[in-house]
Amino acid sequence: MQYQGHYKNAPKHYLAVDCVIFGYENYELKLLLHKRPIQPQIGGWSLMGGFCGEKEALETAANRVLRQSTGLKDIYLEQVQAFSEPDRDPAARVISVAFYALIRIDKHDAGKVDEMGARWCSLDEVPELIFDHSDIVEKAKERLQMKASLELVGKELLPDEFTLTQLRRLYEAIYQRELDPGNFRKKVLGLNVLERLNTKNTEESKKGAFNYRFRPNSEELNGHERIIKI
Amino acid sequence: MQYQGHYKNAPKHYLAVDCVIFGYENYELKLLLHKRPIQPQIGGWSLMGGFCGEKEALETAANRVLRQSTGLKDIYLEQVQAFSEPDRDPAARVISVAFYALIRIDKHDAGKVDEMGARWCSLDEVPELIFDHSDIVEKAKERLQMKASLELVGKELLPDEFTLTQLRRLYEAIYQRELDPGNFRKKVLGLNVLERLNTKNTEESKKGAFNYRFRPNSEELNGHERIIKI
DNA sequence: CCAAAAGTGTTGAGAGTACACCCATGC
DNA sequence: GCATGGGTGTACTCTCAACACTTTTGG
Repeated sequence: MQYQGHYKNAPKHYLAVDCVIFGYENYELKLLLHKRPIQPQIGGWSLMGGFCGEKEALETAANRVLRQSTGLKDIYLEQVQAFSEPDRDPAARVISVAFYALIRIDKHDAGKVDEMGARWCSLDEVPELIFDHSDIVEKAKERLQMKASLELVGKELLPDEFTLTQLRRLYEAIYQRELDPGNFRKKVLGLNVLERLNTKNTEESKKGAFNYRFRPNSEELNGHERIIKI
Repeated sequence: MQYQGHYKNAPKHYLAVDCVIFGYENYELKLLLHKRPIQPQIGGWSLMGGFCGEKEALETAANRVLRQSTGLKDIYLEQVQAFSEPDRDPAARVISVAFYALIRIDKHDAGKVDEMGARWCSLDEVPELIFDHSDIVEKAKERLQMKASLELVGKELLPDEFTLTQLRRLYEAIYQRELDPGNFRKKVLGLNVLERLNTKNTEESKKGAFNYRFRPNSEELNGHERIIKI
């Protein structure tokens, strides 16, 4: 710390992370929200968040928040951006760095969620959120759409085995529009990252649909192929 | 500030902005760098940066840094992301939020640049940078490529009037590969955001090429059309 | 049998690519 | 004349979107 003197006139700031936690259930994309337990705006719907520790990377802080609220480790996390309007939090000047996370709802710890007073909300009916959290959700959604258009998402949101219809419904939830079943199937299989299993899922159709899984060591897509035109 | 008590146990952090300033000159994309005037790593090549003020939005801080180093106001700026590895700056724990800026080199204040000990470096031959600034440049470049593929950039980097060849060369510099002149021309004109002027530029060819400019109030592209497949 | 999802095939429109080709002009 | 960039046209390929059609099976 021998040089810190050069910085000592610089102001210091509260620094928080806010996590937009996406999950997929019942053909819907959902968001994990909770009622803010502290002032200001106590009781208002809020993203999961927390302060960044003294010597903690923001990514680490976001992972900590996720573990606390879902019990999960090793979650897929991506930084969205920093939100720094001076008055975004009326109580104090807090800069927040937003992340989005993709969660398998079937795997998460429902107990932890209850304990935090949290709830999964359908993305179509997100309640009014505190501060600028609605803006944060909007940006996170854009980023997720961008990611899903550049590579096949699903590993993080679906069970290990899934049908192509389930995958298509996930994409329909992400883009909030319908996709042609036949064309989606051809496009996705052409990417060569899925592997058909010999088992069938008969829960969602009479005929039964083959299960697929992500090929274990597929070297992902070549470059920047688009899955879905957006 | 009546609620600030809830936050008082949270640590406070130094918060900086670092600007990746892109300019275009002599068929090359360039970066404005300077020799760091303070310890640590005094004299090392560095991005333009500064601390975020007490009540200042990060975007405002970045604009301030830009004005100080180029004399320009109202610059195109986009946030890249926050960099927060605890040891990224060996002197103190500083979180940095990176921005990239697009500058018209012909318009900027060369005097200010000199005064700051700054230099325009070709993007192909960026020297070794301090801290994690090379990572920051890499991310900024990706973001610029993404932006340029989604909408026609140039307003921010080229003179008011320019030829299609100049625009193509800019894109070649951004993507670091050659583009077919005929195809580029057709694609770009099809976007309907350029307006042909009656003047010609004869400096770069014997025949002379028509000047174009961005149509004053064109409502940009429809959705997410791709200019260049990347 | 019927409805509904699974899965395959066909077709046409449009975009991207790789060129060939003429034009204008400074040297 | 010829090299160079400006500018246009063409032809092939590929992808995407729309939709027809067959399969399977529970009710």
